[in-house]
Amino acid sequence: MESEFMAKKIAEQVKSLKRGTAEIFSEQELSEKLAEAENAGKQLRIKLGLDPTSPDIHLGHTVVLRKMRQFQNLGHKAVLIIGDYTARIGDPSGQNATRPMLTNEQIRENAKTYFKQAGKILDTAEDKLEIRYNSEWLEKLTAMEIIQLVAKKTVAQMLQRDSFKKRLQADEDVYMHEFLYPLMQGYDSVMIKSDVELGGTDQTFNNLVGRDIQRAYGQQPQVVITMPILVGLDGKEKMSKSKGNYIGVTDEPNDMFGKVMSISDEMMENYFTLLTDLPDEKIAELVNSDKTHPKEAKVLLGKTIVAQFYNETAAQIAAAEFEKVFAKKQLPDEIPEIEIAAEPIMASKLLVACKLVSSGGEAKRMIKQSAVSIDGSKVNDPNAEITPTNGMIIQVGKRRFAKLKVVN
RNA sequence: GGGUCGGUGCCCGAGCGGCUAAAGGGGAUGGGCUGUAAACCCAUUGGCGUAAGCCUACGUUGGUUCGAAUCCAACCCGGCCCA
Repeated sequence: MESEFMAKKIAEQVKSLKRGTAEIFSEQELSEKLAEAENAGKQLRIKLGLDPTSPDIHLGHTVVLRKMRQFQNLGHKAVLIIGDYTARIGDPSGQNATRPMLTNEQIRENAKTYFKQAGKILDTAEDKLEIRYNSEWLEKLTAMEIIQLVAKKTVAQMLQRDSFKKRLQADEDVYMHEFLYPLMQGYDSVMIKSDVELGGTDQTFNNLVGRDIQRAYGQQPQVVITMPILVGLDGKEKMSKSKGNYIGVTDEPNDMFGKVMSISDEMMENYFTLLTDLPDEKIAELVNSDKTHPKEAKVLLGKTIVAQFYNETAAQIAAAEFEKVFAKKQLPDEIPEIEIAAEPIMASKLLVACKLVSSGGEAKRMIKQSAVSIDGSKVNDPNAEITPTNGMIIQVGKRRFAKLKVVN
């Protein structure tokens, strides 16, 4: 009777952990590990490797972090590994390599920022979170030990990796040391006795190598769970800071909400699945335009996401503000105030002074395209003399505002 | 090491002595339509200047020319072929 109850419980856990994942290697092993932990009253150790070169996290990173949180909620332990040592090698998955070398302080600094932001998603309780730097063990390896590690895999096995294969076929360089990267990550798994490793689908190869390495060192191989890569705001490329198509976890609520509203309808399902906890059936209803108006669904998506990083109230306010400014075309509640002298000033220069545009040329262009209004009326002459008054509102396009404050 | 082709604006890519701030496309931005969706249409897309105009820009540095992204030399970087 009791074991039947257990089986059911584990099946439920697997089902919920499976939600949103790309692949699990393997589901069978996962349920075994879960059952074992349950029986022994032990925590599973869930590994996540971090790249300490970019501390700011965006919603793309949160996909994996959210999965980690799920494990924590089931009582397991998140083990975050800062790849401070591996970062010095250079990551081969970064297509065009050349990552900057970081000093130890920079790495610690970045890690600090990272944890502060990741803490919005992870449970930071001491028994649920462990943080390790991989230099702790990698630094100590002797040449002999490294050779022994490298000897665990064959060249053919390493060439399974897509990015290696493609680059070789394209006659591009593949450096010897790049082979070391997955092996060392695998060694990390051995050192922390990882039970499960999480990662994006771009890490599949590396994480699977971890399984082989663990076996080679006499450990039970970790389960590898990969999460889909979140598409960026442009709907094409993966979300990344450098491409500017991201929503940062530290973005202001209004910004965050607005960015969500700008995604295309087709992307909603993906975002709902990967960024919220709504059940699949509910999501299916939301993205069915016969049942729910797409805008309504998107508003819900925006609110849900904002509420995750701030709170329900902030989400409501952001949504209301959005309606006000974009749907009803009224002024936002908060407009940055710019101090300016009382003398008359040419319209184009005024825009530059308010930092609404980046150059005089752009200012003139905007004015000619009738994108500019002052106190609600369009300005069409870039050379028009404007006499600043207190509280004068300057607007460029739909979303750039400034309020003047006259000073002498 | 030898040969050969190439490095142009945010990206791709044309230009190959003056008419070139540099075709075309992508992207981005603004306007229209709308739900800050998609699709579509129009426009803009180096800086300064009210303007005339000036300055900066075609890998780097020099040179030839009244005049160079365009010709020459050296150098740096990348592709391909041979060794």
